[in-house]
Amino acid sequence: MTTQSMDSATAAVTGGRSTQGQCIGAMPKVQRYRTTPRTKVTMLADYCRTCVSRASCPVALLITAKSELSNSLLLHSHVLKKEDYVFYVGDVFDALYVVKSGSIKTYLTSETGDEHVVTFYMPGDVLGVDALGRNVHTSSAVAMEASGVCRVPLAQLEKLAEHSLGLFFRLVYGELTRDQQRLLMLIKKGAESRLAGFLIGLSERFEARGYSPREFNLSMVRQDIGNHLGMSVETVSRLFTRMQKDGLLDVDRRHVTIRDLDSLYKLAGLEQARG
Amino acid sequence: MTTQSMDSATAAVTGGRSTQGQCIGAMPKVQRYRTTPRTKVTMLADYCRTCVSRASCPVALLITAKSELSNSLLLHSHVLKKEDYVFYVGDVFDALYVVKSGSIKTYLTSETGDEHVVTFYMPGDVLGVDALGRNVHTSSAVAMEASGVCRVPLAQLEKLAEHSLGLFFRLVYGELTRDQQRLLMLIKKGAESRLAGFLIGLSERFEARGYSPREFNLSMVRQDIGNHLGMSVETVSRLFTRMQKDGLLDVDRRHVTIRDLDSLYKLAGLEQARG
DNA sequence: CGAATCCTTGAACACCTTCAACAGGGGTGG
DNA sequence: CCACCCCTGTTGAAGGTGTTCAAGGATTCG
Repeated sequence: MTTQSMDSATAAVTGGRSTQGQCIGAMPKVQRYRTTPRTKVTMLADYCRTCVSRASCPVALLITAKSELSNSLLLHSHVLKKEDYVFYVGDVFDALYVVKSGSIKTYLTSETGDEHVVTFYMPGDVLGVDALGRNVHTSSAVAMEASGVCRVPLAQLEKLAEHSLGLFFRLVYGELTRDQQRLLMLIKKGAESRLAGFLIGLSERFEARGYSPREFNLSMVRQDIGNHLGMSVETVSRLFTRMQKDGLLDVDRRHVTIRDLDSLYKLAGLEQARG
Repeated sequence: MTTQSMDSATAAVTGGRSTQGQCIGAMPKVQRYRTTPRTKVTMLADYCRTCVSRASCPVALLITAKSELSNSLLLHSHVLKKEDYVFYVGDVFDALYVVKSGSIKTYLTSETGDEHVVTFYMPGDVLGVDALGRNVHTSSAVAMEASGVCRVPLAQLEKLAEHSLGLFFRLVYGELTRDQQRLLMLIKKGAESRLAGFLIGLSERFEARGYSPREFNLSMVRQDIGNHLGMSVETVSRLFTRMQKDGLLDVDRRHVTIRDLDSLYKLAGLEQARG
């Protein structure tokens, strides 16, 4: 198992159909920034414990650990087409979502209208944490490819909270730490280090999910990478070319093969966790 | 009341003495990045409800609202000299701290040793939230001037959590949102917009605390501003000069007088909240 | 096959950094 | 009290990094 993308898992939950640009969450309550059509997507009854990404999903782990939860909690899967929205900024918060397959990105929309890609979510990641403190989402979440998510409604969430308050703190804390680390990186490092750090982050997340840390497919376009890392598409492209020249990695469109992980870590100014 | 700094409030809690470079928190458990001497600082028994910054302190507000809490919770004030630490990165988490007077900064230390100033805390702000999800602090907190903080130990914290879980989410969420907003700003805007945004942020926070939003003293040096905003000291200095030339504000060392708040908002690419 | 999107590459330019020098203030010690 | 020193802040000049503008190639999809 060397080459793979998260796409492979998608087939497992595909079964319902949905049309382009749909949204799972509640209907809009405040100003919209996007005008993608929104309707309810097909729902697929499913227990969380059948989740393919269970091993790296904190919610699934908690449910599995507590037998009283695993029998009482009925969660539903949703099938998303590319470009479908999970929620929009301003939506009332009524559920968290666990990514089961595919990949989701969230972005902020500033007052001046420009967007910033905040996070890329992989299977096992929990989506919607941004709204925990208030009751509206502060970011929008959209599928970058055909994806599946598992909806954890507010009511079920409260059931979970009774059993493990720490879960929520870990979730929110995880986002907080990640943001702060990225902030540090964006401020202190040059573009090449930032891209190297980004690739390493992906690599480690793939590895944590049982995939190869050295060969994977990017689920996002150059535009999103640049936006996320605060650089232009052209710079992303040039850096990939330079890194390839330097023998750090091979890039063919979305397909990345890391040749020299050590140097990549060094370039990012990070320490390698592995022995 | 036009000109003031947070210093004025400091006198209210000064009464104990402490020597340079002390730290309130627990003794170090992991690697230290700083070698400032650490001993317990003088403690000043005090009820939170006597806090000068109570109006803008979520903890104080909660305690005041719940009569059963206001009688059972005994919190202690700590007096910090300039450069005293509240906690170090790696310290075990055993309390949150509410800033009562003065000003505190927190910074991250990266693997390569360089530091990044994450947040400047004013009276009423809650410190130490970074450790809520784990049990160690991920940042260090140091007083930028003589300051007073109110310690809220873990045990008391749990008492508070029973009454209002939302409090914690608001706290953590606040940090999350602020970080994300700053991230967006750092990535999308140029240096001048970033500095303008920073000043507006300060202005709004001063105003929320009953001080003039147009005239205040910076509690941090240029170095810290630059570090926080991801630019060099020289750039900060040059931008202040330029803004002064453009009639946006007057700067005399730490003293800032905003002349044209509207233009400053425009420069930052923000919308003015006021009518 | 054409259209649209994505990606790459080149050249000029803008922004910010770095290096260097200096001015002013505040604190300390003689 | 004054001289000194260190820290903070300012300003100038040169240089680098990344952006913008422009054009062309590659891939996908209807």
